[in-house]
Amino acid sequence: MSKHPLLAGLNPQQIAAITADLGPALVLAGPGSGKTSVLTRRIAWLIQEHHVPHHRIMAVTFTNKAAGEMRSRVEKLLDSKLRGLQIGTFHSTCARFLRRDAQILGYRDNWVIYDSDDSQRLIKAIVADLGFDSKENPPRRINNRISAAKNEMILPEGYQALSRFDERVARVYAAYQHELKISNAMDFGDLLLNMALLLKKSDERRKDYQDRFLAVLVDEFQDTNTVQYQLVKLLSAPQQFVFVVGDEDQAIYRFRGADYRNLLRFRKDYPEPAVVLLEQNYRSTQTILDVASAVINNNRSRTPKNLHTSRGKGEPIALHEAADEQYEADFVLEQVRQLRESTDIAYSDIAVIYRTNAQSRAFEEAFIRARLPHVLLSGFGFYQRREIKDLLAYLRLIYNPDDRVSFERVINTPARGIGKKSLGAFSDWVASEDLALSDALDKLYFDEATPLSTAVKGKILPFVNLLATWTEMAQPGGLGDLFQHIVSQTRYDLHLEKTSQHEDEALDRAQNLSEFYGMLMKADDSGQTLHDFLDERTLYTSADSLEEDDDKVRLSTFHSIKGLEFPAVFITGLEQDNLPHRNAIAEGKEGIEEECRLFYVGITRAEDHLFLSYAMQRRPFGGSSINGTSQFLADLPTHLLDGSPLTLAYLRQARAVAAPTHWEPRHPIFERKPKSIASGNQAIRSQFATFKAPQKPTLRVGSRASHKQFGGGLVIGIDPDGDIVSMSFDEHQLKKVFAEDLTPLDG
DNA sequence: AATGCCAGTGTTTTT
DNA sequence: CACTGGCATT
Repeated sequence: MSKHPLLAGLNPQQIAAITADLGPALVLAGPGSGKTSVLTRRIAWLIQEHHVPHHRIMAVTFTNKAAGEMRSRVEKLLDSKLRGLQIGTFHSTCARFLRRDAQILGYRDNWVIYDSDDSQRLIKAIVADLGFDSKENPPRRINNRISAAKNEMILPEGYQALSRFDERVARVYAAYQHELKISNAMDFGDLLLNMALLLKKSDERRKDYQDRFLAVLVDEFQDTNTVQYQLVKLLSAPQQFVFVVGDEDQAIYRFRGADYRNLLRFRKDYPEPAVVLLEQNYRSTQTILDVASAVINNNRSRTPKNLHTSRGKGEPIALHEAADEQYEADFVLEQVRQLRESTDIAYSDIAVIYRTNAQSRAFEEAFIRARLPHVLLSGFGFYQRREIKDLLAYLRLIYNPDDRVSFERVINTPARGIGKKSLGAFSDWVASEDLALSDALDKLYFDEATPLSTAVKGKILPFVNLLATWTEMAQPGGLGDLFQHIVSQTRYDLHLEKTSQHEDEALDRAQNLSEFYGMLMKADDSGQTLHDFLDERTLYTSADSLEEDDDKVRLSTFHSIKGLEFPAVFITGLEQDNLPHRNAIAEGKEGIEEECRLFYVGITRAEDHLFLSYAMQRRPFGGSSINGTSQFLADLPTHLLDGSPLTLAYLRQARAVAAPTHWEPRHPIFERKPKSIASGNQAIRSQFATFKAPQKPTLRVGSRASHKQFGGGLVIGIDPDGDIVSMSFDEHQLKKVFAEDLTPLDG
């Protein structure tokens, strides 16, 4: 059967995965093990061999870019266009489904998506409306709580408040959802949550989706959170032809509620899944792999793996100590030059990876000075700029006149003499009658009786009239024109000049606007409507649209580099408190283990050349800080490193001195028997048959229990199986945890 | 209502 | 250092 063209050149494990029977399948794929090939060929296999129509397949990837790539690879394999094949991120997929079905949940068709900035603004306004002090109740923190709750599928009604702060969060959460609904808007969390609610609420719709999608495939399964896991479960029932790929060692989205133990839950929730382990690495040299293994082996919460490569030893890993971040940038610059001279590596073959977005600055400045082409894969994008957000708010308000956040953003930008007082009077009236914004504006427009003073009316009415004319002229293909009208009728150009500090700044911002205009024209050319444009800009990041052949060095965080590979990789900022980040250290072992995985993800991006660097001194704001080297450096085998003798001697010593890490061993996902991997699906399946179900303690809702890591808390919910328990912790957020990690407390 | 100045504060990571 | 928010002035 290995003669089948779809299986050509693949190893037995990969073939086992691709040809697994229809039914649940779990692929544990180490880095560089060809999992993208497996996923694309699995889709092609389903279509060709199992005759699953392509429009009845749904695949979920981590970025929109990966989705696009996957689609084109499958199309190439089958040599046909597959328009109905549903591939996208969880968010874009849900957005797409909800575009059709959101009315069932009470939204009007022109609902919009709020990004995190929009959510934060709304929360801030609500905190003020409720009379809470914004210092004691930072909107950002509340926002985090609310999105954590949404990830755990906890609705405002179910939000258990045990502390005073939580009580306020609960009230803000309820008001926030109300405002979102009235504004006809969903935030990122709502996209997932609403989709799950829809599937639970409407038997008819659930059946529709379940009937349509015979097969569901999920990439990066270790980074799914509760609501995503539930979505997969709901969509893949009842036939359960669900194929998931993941690697617990690459789980890096804990902060978003992701739990790599979903890999474990999968094994319990789906009957007898096929299990395949991909350990053969096709990407990196043995040296790079050895370093990666040395790093990740320090994590206890994992299944040991035996990554191996048929590639040669390769060159040693370069380790560089820089005096500060500028010298570090210079080091990277110099090495890039040398690589370009001595190898045929292109700029786009090189990645520079760092922990925090702020670190990109030193590199950007150095690259600009040296005129080296480079591009940022992550960071504060174009759309975050004030002038762009302003214009977007105008467009969004035209599309959805109920959008409170956009309205409040532009009602007095440029200044129209509508300050706190006037807006306050208006908002109070709207709130007191619980009006939708568009209804309130209509009442003004048609001069109906309102309790507003003539002064306030007189100020707002001209804006309402403008809005009405724009709404009338908004039509397909007219986005560019619309933009021009808005700018000229609001005199936004004058506003830019007035609010800029220097001429340079005004010029810069004007340039941004014309760039934005260009994008709208482009949208017009490709036939996009206002809603296409708005959806796309919220759900797509700049990295998604980056062309493969754009010959520029990639600058990126560890998170955004995931899934990619490069002949040459620089991992920078290897200082304690940076990697691991200080906040992660404060979270304890789980936090540090996740940082370790970040490092691992970074290392395993490299094919041939790997450079590690740290800076003795870094200047976060005005001051300066002296940092120690990252604790992870002590895990590196020094004989694989190439660095100054002094540095290496220091590391050797650090390694000898380092206290053995007695981290609590958690249950590995599968107990491995110490024999070598047999080939073929059946053999592997039996190999993992030793999996033991952990013991469940007896818990009941309302009782108290103590968690290994999070401490004491109140049991607020238990899954039907009794495996998963919702806990409201005294010292932590609401979380869902595994029952076996809890000890019941009496009283 | 708009502007301007000062103090304080903060930075993980992303859809 | 930058950016925000609060406060005083115009």
